[in-house]
Amino acid sequence: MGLVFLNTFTRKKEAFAPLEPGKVELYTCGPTVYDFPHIGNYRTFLFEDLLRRYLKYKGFSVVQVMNLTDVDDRTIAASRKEGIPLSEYTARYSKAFFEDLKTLNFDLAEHYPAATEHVGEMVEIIQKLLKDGYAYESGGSIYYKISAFPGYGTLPHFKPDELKAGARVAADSYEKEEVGDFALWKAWDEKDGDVFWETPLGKGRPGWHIECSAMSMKYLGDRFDIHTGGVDNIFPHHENERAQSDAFAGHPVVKYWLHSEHLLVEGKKMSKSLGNFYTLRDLLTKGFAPPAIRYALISVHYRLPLNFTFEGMTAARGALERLYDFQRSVKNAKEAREGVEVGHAIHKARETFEQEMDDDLNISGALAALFDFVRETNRLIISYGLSPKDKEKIGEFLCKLDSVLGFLKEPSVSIDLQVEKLIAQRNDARSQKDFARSDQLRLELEKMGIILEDTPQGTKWKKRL
RNA sequence: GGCGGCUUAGCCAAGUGGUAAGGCAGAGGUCUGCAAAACCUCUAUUCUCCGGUUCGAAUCCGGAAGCCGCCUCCA
Repeated sequence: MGLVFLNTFTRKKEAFAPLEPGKVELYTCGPTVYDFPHIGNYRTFLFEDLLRRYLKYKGFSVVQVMNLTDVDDRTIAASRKEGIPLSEYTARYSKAFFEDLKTLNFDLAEHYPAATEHVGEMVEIIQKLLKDGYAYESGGSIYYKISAFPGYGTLPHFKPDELKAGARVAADSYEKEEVGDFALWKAWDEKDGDVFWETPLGKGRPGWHIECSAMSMKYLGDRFDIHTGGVDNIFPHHENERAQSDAFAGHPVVKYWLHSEHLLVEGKKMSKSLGNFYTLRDLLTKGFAPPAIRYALISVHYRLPLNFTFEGMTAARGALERLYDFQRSVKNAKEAREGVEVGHAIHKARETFEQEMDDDLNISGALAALFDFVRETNRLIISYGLSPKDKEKIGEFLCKLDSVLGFLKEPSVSIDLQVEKLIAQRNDARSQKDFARSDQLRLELEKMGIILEDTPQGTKWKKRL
């Protein structure tokens, strides 16, 4: 069985076959750079990172585009409130975003286009939509006419007339022919301040959805393989984007739609008013290590709501410590003659890992394969030790898995002189069998986050994650 | 009101007809000066509940309850 994804468009698991063999074109909806992204954003971005990494693991060459939304109601309002230019405002949060990507060990996408740099492309699409009868002008703005697009509502599984019964109705609906119609181009108004473009469409700014149509087609062409985002984007954003792109191209543009579920915090939707709203930086401040955060956000299947809790963070930390301890055990294992067992264990683990990941990125099964491998290998280490060749094979295997997981490399830590001295003092105390003193020093170090292990090869230390 | 999803041990979670993976936490043991790590053993006769289909169901069907999401700019 090969790679299978659940396609939101069909609601079915489908065998993955890229348009061009060996190559995958991937469009992933990126952040609106108006604030520090929260861990829910990163849950989705990490799902996309896992997807990208696994596609590469499978041997595909991947071209990924992640857009940066740097003009919309929120960015305009926030920059005006601060009294600084929009570009200066969004640059601040773009920078923070890329810092976070580095912190969480993202495998970077090929393109991170910004909306404000693609207004020309957006205008071109809108002009064609106008010409082809998919759009109309009203009050200086331009709207997409959803009734002109057959199959509108297929992605979110709505019928257009069901939208009218919806609870919320846009405030400016009087300008539109139908409530479901949405803005492609927004005429300038006072609230926009100095944020506008003078274009053949008039003075104004683009609507939200059009940027993704423009940037996806610019970098990936008018047919590409996978489009992803959070479930909240299914409607309206992705459906509207689909309506625009497909009408423009004259055929379906996206082959597979994948959506990740949201993250909850302590069982509740994350919100600033509930005080359960966390950015990546908040978690770092609380002392959680980046790989543990990555583990926690990636280890629940992307189509399941992830209930983020501090208990869960602690569990993630524990699991990772086991993986790091294992790698140390491998390194320090006593020398043994080469056997076939390690080869078998690796083979089995790899098969299971791939089989699980092939099934719509079943990360739980894939991680179980890894942990089974850890236990099996630990047994071998206890009974026999490892040959240098086996150590090498294990290292290569873990490295291969880490090209997908991205959290297996323990962050390098250095200890300061004081800690080094305490460890030396404790060793002295131990060699003189002054165990009271030795235990006291060990406790002291533990409070500093340094864990000691007395092994036949001497005392080893590690830093708590 | 409409549409959709979820409910498996203290917590997270895999498992889509054949008798409950894995992780964290916990208990006991081996090892250790004591620990830590590791290993071994144990921790759900049972999968929200009630019916049904079947030789057999966590898995399929029907019903109920609870939680959650979307229904026009929130990943």
